Amino acid sequence: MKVTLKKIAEKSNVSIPTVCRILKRKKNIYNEKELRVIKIATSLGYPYIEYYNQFKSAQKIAIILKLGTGEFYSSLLNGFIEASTNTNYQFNIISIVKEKKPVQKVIEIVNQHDGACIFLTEFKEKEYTQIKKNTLNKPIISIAPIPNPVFNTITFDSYRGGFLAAKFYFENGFNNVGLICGPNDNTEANNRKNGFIDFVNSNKSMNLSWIYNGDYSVESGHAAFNDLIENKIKRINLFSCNDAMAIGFIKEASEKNIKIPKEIKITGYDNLPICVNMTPTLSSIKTNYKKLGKQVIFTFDNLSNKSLTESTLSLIPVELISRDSTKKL
Amino acid sequence: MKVTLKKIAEKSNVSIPTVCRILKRKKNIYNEKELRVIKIATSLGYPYIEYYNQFKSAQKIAIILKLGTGEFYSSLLNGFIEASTNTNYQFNIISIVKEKKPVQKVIEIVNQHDGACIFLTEFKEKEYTQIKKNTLNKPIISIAPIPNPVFNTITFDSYRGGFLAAKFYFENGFNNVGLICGPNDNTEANNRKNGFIDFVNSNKSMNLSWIYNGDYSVESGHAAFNDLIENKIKRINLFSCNDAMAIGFIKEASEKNIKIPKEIKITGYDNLPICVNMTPTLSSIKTNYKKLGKQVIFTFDNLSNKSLTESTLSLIPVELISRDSTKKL
DNA sequence: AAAAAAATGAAAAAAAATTTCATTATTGTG
DNA sequence: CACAATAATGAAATTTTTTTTCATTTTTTT
Repeated sequence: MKVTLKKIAEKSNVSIPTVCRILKRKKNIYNEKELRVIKIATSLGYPYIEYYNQFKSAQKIAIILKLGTGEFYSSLLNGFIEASTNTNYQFNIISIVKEKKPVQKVIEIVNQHDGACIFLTEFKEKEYTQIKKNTLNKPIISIAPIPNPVFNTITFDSYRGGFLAAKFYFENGFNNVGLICGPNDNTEANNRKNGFIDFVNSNKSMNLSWIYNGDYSVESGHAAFNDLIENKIKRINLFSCNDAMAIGFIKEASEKNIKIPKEIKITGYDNLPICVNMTPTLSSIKTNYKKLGKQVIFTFDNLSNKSLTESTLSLIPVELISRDSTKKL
Repeated sequence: MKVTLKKIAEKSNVSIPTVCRILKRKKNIYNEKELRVIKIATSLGYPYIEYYNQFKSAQKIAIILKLGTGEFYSSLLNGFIEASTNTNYQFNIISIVKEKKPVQKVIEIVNQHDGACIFLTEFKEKEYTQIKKNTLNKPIISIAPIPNPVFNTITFDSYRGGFLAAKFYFENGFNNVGLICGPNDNTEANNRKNGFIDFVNSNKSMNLSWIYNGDYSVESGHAAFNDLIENKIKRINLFSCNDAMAIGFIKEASEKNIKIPKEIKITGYDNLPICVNMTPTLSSIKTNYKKLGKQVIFTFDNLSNKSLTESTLSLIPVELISRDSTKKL
């Protein structure tokens, strides 16, 4: 049922014209009666209330992801928030976990914002297409890569990250290498892996002697170490597809008294703040989330100006930060 | 200027009755023309569009905080998100940093949500009062303690946390203790400190021989260690008011070859996931954020049912998780 | 206490939304 | 392909809602 001035007037014990005047007049200071009427109008859901216009400002963009524990999420979100300061955009972070109808939920969220930035690695072309169809013309950017992007996608050049890790080992003469992969249905994790493998395969002097299929968790880092030991592999230079697995690996190695970087070298991926607070400090591929956020904002600006129909894929460069865990001894 | 059906009709090249019918009829499937009209109506800001009603569901609660890097924020937010699954609440996380008018911004955010949960340690009574005045009757909960709460406040029993840390040292005969404090304008950090100090002072056998004023950062953990060494203090049992400072302390100690827990024992606060992945594993005060989130949701339920005017203070219990960093050798 | 200013609500006017109904377009059926 | 049935459309009429006018009451100022 539509909310009318009549209903508000009845509830607030003033006449309709008075309600009308209170709701449509812009003022700096509202007295008690005015606030009471505004309150009633708000609670009933009346849409034309000038009072709230004084608050309307920034473009509200939803960042939709599946939040977890660990530094990764803080770093990601913090980069975005930093990128949004002093811009006309306000990021609202919304996590969807264990949602029965995640696609429906995303559609709902997008429709309640001015745009959205989606980071849901389990979504594929089908889900994105459904979202596109049901969200009218809201600007949407994905920051999780999929093989055939439906939306503009801005993500890190993961392939280059893996490539750089392998290149570093090659240039330092660490030719016997190994790999701890992430979840194999995760496009980004696969890109990291492929960059590493492709570099190794293109250099005859290098030798990929061990691969472990992890799942990005610290625990799979423990398991990776134990698998390595079971296979009696001693001197190897590893690329872990994220920092969490590298942290798990190092923890387990330190307990079993295997020296890093003396016996095993390892490079992580994400360059989490903890990298510099570990012993040894962890070499890692640095992904600058503020840069990513800035690019996202830049793209939003362009999307709202023109209506681009093609979904481009932008890759933000990454860099290798070399620390003690890959030190030449 | 108010948006009318007439304007929408003009823009979309159909008659007013057609626009009326498209916007007010609830349907499961919308054809292309209908979506075009809805799109135009949306972009103009017309308020009565049935299409969007299919998406309206959960209560939207803003979690307003000052996001930073580090595991603490992921753990906090993740606990809240977990607590909200399968409830009628959807948490939108909004970070305000470097905002010129933070109070005004908070008011704006609160007015665009169905309620808010504020975690801004720099806000005091004055700021909260201003927010209360300008946000009509939206339910608001604070999760940052201040001496004289304006809103319902739900927070961890920080005093008890510090108390438990001291009690643990006492019960294990570790009577020479020291303290690394957090920012001294932060009520929660002060509570942690006071709990520790009060227990120590009430036990004649205990001796508080060193206090360092940190600021919750990893770097101040480094500085704390160096201060301890400068003061030539050797065997001491420390309580760090958060994990980050303890992590910094341990990193510095490991570089300077001071053995933990042999020479120095240390307890952190927050029980971040990294605690179990460090060497040595870090003893810490566990704060269960899911529990906190559940209590917040419970309070929202009560706030919307009755209109409580008093602002109660609920303290969620904490517990000490003892690990290698305080092991008896 | 009187004058000026502001606020109020009944009634009128204007504007906007909705329904009616005749016409047109589309779909289904033999 | 013709023809009936159904659905969609917009002009006009009707209803509903909002806004303005204006006389009266209340509040503020002097």
